Amino acid sequence: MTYDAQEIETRWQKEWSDAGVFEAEIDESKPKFYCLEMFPYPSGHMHMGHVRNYSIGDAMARFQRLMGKNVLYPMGYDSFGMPAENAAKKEGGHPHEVTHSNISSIRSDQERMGYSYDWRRFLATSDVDYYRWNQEMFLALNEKGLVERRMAPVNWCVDCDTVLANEQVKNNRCWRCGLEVVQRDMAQWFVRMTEYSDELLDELDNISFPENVKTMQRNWIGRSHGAHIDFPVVGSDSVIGAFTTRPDTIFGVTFVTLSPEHPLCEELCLGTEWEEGWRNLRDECARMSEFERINMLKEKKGVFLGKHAINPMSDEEIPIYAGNFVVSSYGTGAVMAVPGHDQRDFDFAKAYNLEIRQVLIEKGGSETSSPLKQAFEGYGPMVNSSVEGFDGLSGDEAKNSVIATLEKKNSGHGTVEYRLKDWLLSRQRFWGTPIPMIHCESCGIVPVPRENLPVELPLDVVFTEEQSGNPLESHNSFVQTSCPSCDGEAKRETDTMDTFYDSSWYFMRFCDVNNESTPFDRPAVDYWMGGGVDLYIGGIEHAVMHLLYARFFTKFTRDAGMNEVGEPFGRLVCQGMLNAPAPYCGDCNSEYHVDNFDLDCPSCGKPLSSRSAKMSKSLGNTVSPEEMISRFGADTVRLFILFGANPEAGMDWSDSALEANHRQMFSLIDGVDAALEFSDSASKIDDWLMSRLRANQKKWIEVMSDVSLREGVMISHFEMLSDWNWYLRRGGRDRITAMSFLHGWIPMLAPATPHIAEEFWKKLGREDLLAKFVIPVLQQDSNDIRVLALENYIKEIISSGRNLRALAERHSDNEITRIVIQTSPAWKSDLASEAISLHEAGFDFKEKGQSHVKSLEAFKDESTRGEVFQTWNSITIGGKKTRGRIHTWLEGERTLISEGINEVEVIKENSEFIASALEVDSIEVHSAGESEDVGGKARFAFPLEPGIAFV
RNA sequence: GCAGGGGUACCCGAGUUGGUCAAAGGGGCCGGACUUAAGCUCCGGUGCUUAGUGCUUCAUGGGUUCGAAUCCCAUCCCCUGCACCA
Repeated sequence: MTYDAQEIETRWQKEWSDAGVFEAEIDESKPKFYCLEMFPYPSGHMHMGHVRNYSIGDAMARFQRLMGKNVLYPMGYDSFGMPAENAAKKEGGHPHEVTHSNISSIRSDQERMGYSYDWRRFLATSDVDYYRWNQEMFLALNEKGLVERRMAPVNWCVDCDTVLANEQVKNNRCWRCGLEVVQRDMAQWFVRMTEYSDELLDELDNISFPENVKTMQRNWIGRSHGAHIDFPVVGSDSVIGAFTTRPDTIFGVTFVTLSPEHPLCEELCLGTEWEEGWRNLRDECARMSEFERINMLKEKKGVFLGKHAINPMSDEEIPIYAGNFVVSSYGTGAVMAVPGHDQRDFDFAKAYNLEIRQVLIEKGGSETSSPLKQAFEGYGPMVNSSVEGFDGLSGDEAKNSVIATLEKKNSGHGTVEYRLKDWLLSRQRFWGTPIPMIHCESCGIVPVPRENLPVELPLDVVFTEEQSGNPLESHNSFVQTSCPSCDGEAKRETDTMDTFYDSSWYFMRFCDVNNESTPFDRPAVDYWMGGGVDLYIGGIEHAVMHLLYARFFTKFTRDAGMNEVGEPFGRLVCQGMLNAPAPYCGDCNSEYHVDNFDLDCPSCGKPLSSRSAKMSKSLGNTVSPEEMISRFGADTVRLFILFGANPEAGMDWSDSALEANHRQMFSLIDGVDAALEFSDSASKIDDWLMSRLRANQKKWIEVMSDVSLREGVMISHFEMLSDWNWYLRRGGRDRITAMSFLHGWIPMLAPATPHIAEEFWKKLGREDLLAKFVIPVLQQDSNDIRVLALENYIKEIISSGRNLRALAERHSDNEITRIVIQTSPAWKSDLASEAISLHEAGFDFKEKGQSHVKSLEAFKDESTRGEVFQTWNSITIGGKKTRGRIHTWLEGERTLISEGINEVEVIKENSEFIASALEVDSIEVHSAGESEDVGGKARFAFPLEPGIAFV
């Protein structure tokens, strides 16, 4: 058959679509499987990263359908966001048009790949019938007290002209544009995600995310147990609250450090000689760039603020400093400094000549009188406590007893701090969900009543390149409104929502996507989301952003009674990076654009080598999916992607590997074609083929269920083809056998290469669609192990015969025309068989093994004693331990031996095939001792390893 | 610095409850058979050696063991994330 991938693929895509085979409905009679990929931002065309993501998902969706599951496999677009807005400004259009033309382009790319989405469930978050539910749920959040508008120092990105959530700042840079963020004080909308901090953290123990994702989330939430301690300021009513995880070091506090932005700083030093120093420090910290800050980290810098505070435990007066290393946003922005037991405080104390006091000693150690060389940060018994009753306590006991005392004195309490902050939701951008709130002069901030939703984005907005800020602000008919509560003049909120809000619940909308009265009906969500999304595939880059927001949102909707589950995702698979070669300089450790191949390093001038690097526009090492599809077809691209590496592993793009996979397609086609000319001519090898099918199907289902797609494809597209070719070589030509084999095999080709599989299916004469087919799971036959082992025995004889033939030719002057095979002597087979049954019965060979065989004739004969041991079990020969053969036999081989296989008969039955495979005219076969030993080769014979001599 | 994951032959990659491991499978490369031809199929080679063996190998160095890619300890290197978080 000629292989016209374009024709075959588009034809079947149309048939599938016409038949609606991928449309899923609730069906309580079937187990469900919700297969989901992180939906894309529609930026023009599909790139290879998408192809990998969706090829994995589609293979799993198709596999689960074959296994009889009711599969929900939807696709949508995360279509709000800045790129569309920027494109609109550049081209003078409206983001709505830009977005929709991008969506249709990427959708047609996806369709061309043959992904089996239920397109009726299509959604785009920028469509009003999606984002109106964002608004409705925002009102619900508000009613639950989870929305808050407050002034806060926020991360501002000048380039994007908007604020960013903490999760969206990476290395002090905007996650999207890479520009450094600056701090601004602004009134902003927050979602109080921190209400769920504990559950978000604790539930990580019960969900099956990859370990690195869990770790990232744990670090991000950053729960620390400790104490809040109040340090009253001497001569003032003010109190400095400090958070510490180490209340057991309270007696070592020798000063207090505030962050330079701390509101008390000004109050403490205003109008004093210390004020100027503090202002300088604060300004310096505020304008520090990231680069400077990293350098500054090494140097602890601070100023005295002119006042003292009182340690509530010891009543000591200690100086108050402002220090550059204290972070204003964590804890209270104030630190009780314990230089003896905290390295940063130690460095600071050294720099400013402050007292360093040791109040803990190492367990079992003795009190040191000499000055500490560095802080001791471990745990140990308290010493030098200025109050009775603490010395000698250590660890949790010490902490608890300090906390108890503080609580009694009303000077502090045990508490928990989190690194996690509330979710800063508002954005000063146009292309997002309008926050449904109204500002009224007299009533304050009033939510838009539900019946007035949606608050729609106006379409009559003109975007120009010079424009800065949010065009909603100047859109009068949008802004001007009336107050829902007093009916007076009021203004709409012009901030829009972070787009991560859109993606925090889309997986629930997919369950009931066309619902026009609520975000989703509970029965639909409870059916599809039961146990969470069964398989969620996407990039690791969302480990703390999207995946954390979505988990929070699901907990909120659960508590609002909208759904049952509290964790949205069951199995999460983070696909690995897609790499391609890029020019690389080892000396400079940097990668360059592909234009630099064969050139010298632009920075050091040495010749560039090549190494594999993440596909990216900046390196220019991307590969266009469209080009690959048009050259090789979607099936080849899918096969390459799935076979190139397991989903989680990184994978290197390789043109030659892609071509090899294309050749594999031809091999498959040729293999299937061969079967169609068969007639009814049964032979022994038929049984073997069917046994292989059963064994392969079992293994395949096992690995595919575990998302080990590489292994799955290895079986379905490589091993089974090899089996098929072996069947043909062995003279298999039976139509009935071939038909049952192909009926078992072809469906297994469908997850990775669905189009060619469907084409094969039709060639079999099937009139139903393979896409609708459910695989009958085959029962293993009790004979399978024996049948497979016997064939393997023949393969082994041929394979060792081949190896030996080459050697024999070197040593023989005559032309080789025949071989003599001598099987193992009967006593070895008997002994082996006995050893196997004893081994299975748990016989202790080390203890009693030797005495057991000593009565054997072969043991008494010096020349065969070694062979006794080899056949028997592990034993010492010549001072060197060897293993008995029993340990190297597989299950099938042990079966053959215990059942007393007649090797001579088996070889005779197959002598013609063996002879042709080994290119000799004839084969003689004897059991050892039956005739003269040709060249003494029989002594190499063991059960299942006959001696072979070429003559 | 902290945390998580890694380092297996030319490359990718399996193997990690110790013995079935000179180490699956694939790719590449070299050579051969079949074929008008290839896109097929088949065979050989791809650490050194060899009538069926022996030697040296799984980042490095030690250790446990009759026996280690696999277990333990230390070291080096790579990736990812967080980072003065009190």
